[in-house]
Amino acid sequence: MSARLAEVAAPDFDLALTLSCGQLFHWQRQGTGWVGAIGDKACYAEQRGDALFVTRGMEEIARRYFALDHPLAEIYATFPRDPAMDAALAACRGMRIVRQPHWECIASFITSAQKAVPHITQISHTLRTRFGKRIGDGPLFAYPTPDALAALEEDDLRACALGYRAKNLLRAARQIASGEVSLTAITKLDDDSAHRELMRLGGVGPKVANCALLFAFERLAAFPIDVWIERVLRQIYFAKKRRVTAARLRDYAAKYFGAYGGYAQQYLFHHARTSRPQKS
DNA sequence: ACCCAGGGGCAAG
DNA sequence: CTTGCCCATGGG
Repeated sequence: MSARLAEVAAPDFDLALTLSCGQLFHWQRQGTGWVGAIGDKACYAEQRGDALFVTRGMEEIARRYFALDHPLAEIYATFPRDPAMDAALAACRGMRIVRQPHWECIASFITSAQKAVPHITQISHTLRTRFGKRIGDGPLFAYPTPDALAALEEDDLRACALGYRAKNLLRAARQIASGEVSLTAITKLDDDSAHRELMRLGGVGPKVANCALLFAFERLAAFPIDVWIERVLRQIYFAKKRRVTAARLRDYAAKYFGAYGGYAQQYLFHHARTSRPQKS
């Protein structure tokens, strides 16, 4: 096995945490490591201390995908110092915001609406195996392209347990396949314009647009607010206020967490979900 | 601005 | 086994 692996320096990195914190839905444990598709390439990855061992030939691709160039120490230094943030950092040190392929990320989060991680994982797997391109002769499939999905009918997607999300995913795929929305153009827009443009896609509202900005478009200030992070914000930062509007939460988060707000959000999010028994 | 439908997995009964 | 719960988006 080792002969087929190459070493990549990976200080300040926690592979398992990065793969399991709710930003990716298709990596699977295999032996002492993980297997998954990075775009249309298969990758095995295994962490041993400060080193990451990946499928030979995938070193550069993995380094970029796992964002091993993000300056974690510098990012942590921008985090606000308060008990909630300190606890989240202590629990999630080494978690990185990865660089996902644009469409794969957008589509995954369209299908994630009102869903728990296991089901999102199931949907991703079904869509890949039915409509994605098989990678080599192995068990992995790339995420289906906008063109592949655009050619389907809504019932084909409903058959993958998407429910009402089928219509949204189909619409988004067709908007991109037709050129009505250009993901390449979005990469060149400022954060607010990119957010607005993403929201033109079916099934993409403020939260999903922010997930895409953060996990795929390298906008590390993007701060997705879902019910979990909203609970954290309300309970910890707005404990005394009874009624707080969504706009107020959003503006507060943008100011309070700053340029790397997306990192802060993901740490608070994962910590909230894993440290409490359930709910709150 | 508020209200609620909606699909399927899963926890609770 | 059956019922109730979960929740982002979009349309009323």
